[in-house]
Order: sequence, then C-alpha cells, then structure tokens
Amino acid sequence: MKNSSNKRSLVADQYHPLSVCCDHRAALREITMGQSLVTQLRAIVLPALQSDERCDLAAQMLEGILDCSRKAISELQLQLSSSASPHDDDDHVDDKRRVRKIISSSDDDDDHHCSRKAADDNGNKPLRQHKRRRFGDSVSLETPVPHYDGHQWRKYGQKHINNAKHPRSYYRCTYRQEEKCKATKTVQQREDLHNANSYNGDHPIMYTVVYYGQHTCCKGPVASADDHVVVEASQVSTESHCQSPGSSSSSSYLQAAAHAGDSSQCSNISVNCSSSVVEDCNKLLDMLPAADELTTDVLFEMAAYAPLDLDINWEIDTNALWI
DNA sequence: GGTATTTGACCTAA
DNA sequence: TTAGGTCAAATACC
Repeated sequence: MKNSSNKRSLVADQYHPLSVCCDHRAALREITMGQSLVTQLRAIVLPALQSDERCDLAAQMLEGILDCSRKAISELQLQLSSSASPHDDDDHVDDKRRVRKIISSSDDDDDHHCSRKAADDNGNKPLRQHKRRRFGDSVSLETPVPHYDGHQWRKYGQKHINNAKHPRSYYRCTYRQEEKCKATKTVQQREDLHNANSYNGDHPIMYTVVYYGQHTCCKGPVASADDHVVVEASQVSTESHCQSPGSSSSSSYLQAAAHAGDSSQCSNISVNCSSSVVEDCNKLLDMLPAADELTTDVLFEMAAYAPLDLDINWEIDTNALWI
C-alpha cells in the first residue's frame, strides 16, 4: 500500500502533537483524542474476540476507560467555563463561537417555536432562550469520510462560514422527532492547500466533523445485534439488487454498505446510510487495498479514519474481509 | 406522493 | 452589528 506511511504519519500527527501545553484546554484535547482512539480500538478489538467472557470483560474495560475520560472532560470543561477569558487564542475563539447554551432537553423543540411566537396571551414575551451550543457537549475530529459513522443524519442547513472557503453543513439525527434524539453534527471541509481541489490517494480531502450531544435513539448501531453492522459475504452475493458486479471479496463489505445507501431495499444489510454515506464508502473503497494485501495493520489504519462516535458498536465481519 | 435536500430568512449570542 | 445556528417553504428525487 503505497500511501501507507503517509496515512500513518497523518494519524500520528493528529494524535501526538509536538508540544503539550499545561493548561486545561490542552488536556481536554488530549483526553478527547484518547477517547477517540479508544472508541476506534473498541471497534477493532471487540469483533475480533470470541463472544465469551473475555469479550465482555474487554467491553467493560473499554467502556470504563471511556467513562473515565468522559468524567475528566466534564471536569475540565467545568474548570474552563469558570475561568474563561476574553484573551484566548485562535482555537479558543473558534470554540467559543461554537459554544451556545443549548436549551434544556425537555423543552428544546418548543423553544424554537416559542422564539418565533412573539408573545403569549398577555402580550408578555417568552423567556429568552439561549441557543448557543455548549462546548462541553461537542466532540470534534477530522476525517475523509464525514458521513460514515453508523448513524442516520438529516441535513437541515448549510451555512457559509466567514473566512472559510467551504460551507458548513448542519445535520441532526433522523430520529429527532420520533425518538427525541438530540444528536447533531456539523461537517465542514478543511482548507488544506494540498488537498483543496481533489481527492487522491496521498492526500484525501479532510473534513472537520463536530458532534453535539449523544444519540438517545435506539435505531442507531448501538442497540441489538440486529442493528450491528454485519455484512455477510453470502448476503452480499445473494442480494442481487445490492450486489456490485465484479466486486472483490475484500471490498464487498464496504461496497454493500455503499449500495445500502443506494437502495433502502437492502434489508439484510443493517448499515445506516444517508445518501452522502455512499460517497464516503466509495472513498474508503479507494483506500482499500486488494484482498491479498489486507492485514490487520491495514484495517487498523482504515479504522483510524472512521469518525468518532461514542455510541457506536461496529461489528466487522472478518470472514467477508479475508475470504 | 412521500421523503430528503436546498436555501433564504429569521433568531440569538457575542 | 455581525456571524453562526436553525427553521421552513420550495425543490428535487425516487
């Protein structure tokens, strides 16, 4: 794999910055990165283990690590919010712009309508609601595949951001209404000089994805085994409307996922896809080596590109990958 | 016809 | 006043 080292260094750069500042914000970044790594590690390790007590133990340990990091992040954010200064650096400014006090979960939807309803019966204005998102609820990462995170998202807005070349897209969970799921995310293409115009193997176009809130819907990949992302090779081959002619075994997993996005009739493939996921899958396919070049090392590299999703429970069908 | 996306307007915090 | 986030009508797609 020609660009293996490039990807490796890219990942390394992302997770191991050269200088580590001794302030809370730097610590927050480090913990968040660690959280991302653990999440990705979980996606790799758990499917590889047999379904026995070792698997359960590993799952508990990983969840424990994530829980610790969540608490640490929460504590640091508390410290930050109480010591926020107007003289923050550029990163801080960017974060602060994202920070909006979100309305409490119980009255979220009503608030939007409230704000548009000018007054109540007595002519009194409703209490002013704070719309800014809370920094503490967000997790950001950079990925070439911003939509391939296992959840269904619905785009509800796009905005040109000041001094940014690319617009920012706003997504919320598809099940926001029916399951009151508050998870949202924003996706914005990065402006790196070397990848500004086109995707190629060495410099994939990178996107900054920021997740806000946790999924409370049970239709994500969290729930039951039925919801796990499992694509059996046999399923792919027997689902004629999902099958890509001439697809290799090594890529059948992802191609099936891509085609699941093309057709909602792919009932045997439980990949949650919006239309943009197809594009992501195609990118991943471009990155995927031939079947005889697949190694665990390669898989790990690809997993490193998977977006962080704290709720996700991906299950990789290794049979489909290594046949 | 139902669902998803686009896009201009509106709202709020800074 | 400005920039970012959201709404909702219009439009596109299947």
